[in-house]
Amino acid sequence: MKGIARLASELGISTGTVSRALNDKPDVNADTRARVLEAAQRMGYAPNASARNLAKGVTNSIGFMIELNPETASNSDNFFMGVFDGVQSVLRRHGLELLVLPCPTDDDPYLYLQRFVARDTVDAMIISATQKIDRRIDLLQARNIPFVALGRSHSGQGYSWIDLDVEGVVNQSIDRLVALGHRRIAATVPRRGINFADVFHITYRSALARHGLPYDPALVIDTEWSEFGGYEMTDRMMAVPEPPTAVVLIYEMMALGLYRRLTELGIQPGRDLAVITFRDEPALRFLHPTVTCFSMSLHDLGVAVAEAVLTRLSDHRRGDVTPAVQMRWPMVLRPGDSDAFTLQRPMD
Amino acid sequence: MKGIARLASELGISTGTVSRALNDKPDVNADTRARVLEAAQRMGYAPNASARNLAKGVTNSIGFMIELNPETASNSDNFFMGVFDGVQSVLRRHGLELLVLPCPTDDDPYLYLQRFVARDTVDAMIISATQKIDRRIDLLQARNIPFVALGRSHSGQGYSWIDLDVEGVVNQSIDRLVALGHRRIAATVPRRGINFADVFHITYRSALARHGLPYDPALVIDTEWSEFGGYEMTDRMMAVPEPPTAVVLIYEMMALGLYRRLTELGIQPGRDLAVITFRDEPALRFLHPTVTCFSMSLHDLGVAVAEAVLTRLSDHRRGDVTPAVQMRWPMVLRPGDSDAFTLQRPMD
DNA sequence: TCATTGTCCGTAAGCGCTTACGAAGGTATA
DNA sequence: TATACCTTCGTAAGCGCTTACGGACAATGA
Repeated sequence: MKGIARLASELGISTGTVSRALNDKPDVNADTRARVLEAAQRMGYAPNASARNLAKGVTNSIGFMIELNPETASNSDNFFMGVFDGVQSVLRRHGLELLVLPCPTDDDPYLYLQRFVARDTVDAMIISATQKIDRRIDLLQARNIPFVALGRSHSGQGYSWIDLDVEGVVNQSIDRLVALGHRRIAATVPRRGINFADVFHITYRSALARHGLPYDPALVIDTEWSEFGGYEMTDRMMAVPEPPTAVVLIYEMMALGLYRRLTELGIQPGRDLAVITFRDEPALRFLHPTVTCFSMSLHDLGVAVAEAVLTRLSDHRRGDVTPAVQMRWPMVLRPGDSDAFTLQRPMD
Repeated sequence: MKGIARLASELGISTGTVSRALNDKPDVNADTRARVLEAAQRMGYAPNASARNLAKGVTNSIGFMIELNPETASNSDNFFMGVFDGVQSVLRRHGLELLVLPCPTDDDPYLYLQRFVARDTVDAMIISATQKIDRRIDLLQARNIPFVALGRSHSGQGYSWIDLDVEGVVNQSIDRLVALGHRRIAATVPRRGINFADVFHITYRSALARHGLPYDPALVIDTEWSEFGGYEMTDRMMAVPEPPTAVVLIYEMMALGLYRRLTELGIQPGRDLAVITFRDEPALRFLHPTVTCFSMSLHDLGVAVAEAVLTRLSDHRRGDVTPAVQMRWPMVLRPGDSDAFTLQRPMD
């Protein structure tokens, strides 16, 4: 005999009563409940998850799908660790478990996700690294699974998403650089289906237009989403007939490689080329000169995502619908020295 | 009607047959099987995970517990992303799912783990960030759950573990530095219960002794496991009466902060102070001078861990026991320039 | 033709838990 | 004392799936 039945026989009561005691149901004597709890504690009992899920029709867990493939993942890795912590802090208060589902590099994200939702492994999902066309969103909507996307997509509509405020960051970056006198501003825009990169590009273009600056495709650099990408792109970028005096990096760690190559070329970042990166990262605070970037609280972002998914979940259970959460997560400018020196240098 | 029953009635056969067809059991007509598979595909059917788990007594998933708390986590985050990928690549071939369980910063790892194992959420576990005294190991052994630890511990015995070859790395580092003429070699050893740091310290001490060098507690620097830690420690380290000419960093990203502060102090890394870090990291390849460190294949490490846990699991199911896997994962020296300049500088 | 062997499939009993439903007993009300 | 109501608990029917077990039928051998 095992599980709840063992507890029941130990105490000489029925399994139903044990279950009710364990689940804080009202119709159980306070004394009995205490005895059950004590015995459960003593015997190291915990309800079998599968049995409970099957009986209740819920799993009490929500999945968070991430990409292992650096080609499609659009964030450096400890980005998620921070977010997980925020997510957990709210899920825990609701007795929900967080299951992180890492999609392997050589697996199709759509099929990977399908395995979990079709089998009812989770009650709701959080997906990340959204593509411009992302069938996962169609899948989740078709199956009527509550979810929230960490990122936007052209697929589906009316779903909840929270995305970094790409527009805000790019606009602020360009405004700032233009105010410093820059007119030749490069930007890194890796092609790929990542929606994030698309918005980045569009905003870059419109920001230039807003300032009456021409859009020069030669200043739009396509490179790998890594430190090496930053290194590799440098020569190409500086070889443009009329080279840029500033660059906005979509992926922060590119700054490492960029700095390195600039130094090798005798170009000093900050003085000869202004550098702004999209996101903050501890490493960038220790480069010389420190990098101007944008930061945010990963924990708070996680909290917001968790709250959004909880809303979707309870809506789903109650059967009614509140409007989807659709927000751009604000990021605040964190000035470094990588674009400060240029202030003192008259631009022509 | 839902699930398998819906399929069965659609096809006019019994649920038992459907189940057998879906599970590749031998006693089902090839034609029937094909019809079932077709219908399942067409109707988007996938077996309910809870029901299946309950009936079979297995979950077909293994958990990988990681620490979100940077105080106890002994690796940078993208370390795990690489490992996950390796783990998945072997688990998938066995039809097993990987569930990553991130222990929140403010949660007790022991209790967190207990929730999952007591409820039979997973068939086996991989734990990481092992402490010198780690009750999780006692828990898993007491409950007879197959597991492998990514790291060693003083708790328990006879269990499977794979740990980075700390001894090898430290010994090679010291040997190399001594060969370059260094006699004052500092090391970072954050206190805390992390077993990793302990082994690091012990090996450092014995390596010095092997070379007949005195152990000077003033050269054992206690600092935070971060870029900032590297920055913050620098002044203290260089203020020692007879300052070190080399330092071995237990956490690679400390190099960023260290470089920065050294530069501010007018000390040139590589020429005035040799630097070696424990592990590899893309960022370090782009510092100037590039950092000498040790590297390995994270993917292969993941594969090894997965194979070890599979062995434990099948042993557990067959009821017999093969010897535990207990290995130190080899890391290979990746020479940079951070300790090369010193070669050309006569040491006294 | 009868017995034997195989193939294929339906039946039903679980897996461990939850949860209506109703029964038993106690308490309050009149 | 009879009635109504409340508290507490046992009973049993599921949740969706797996899997012994055995039955029906066809194929085979004598």
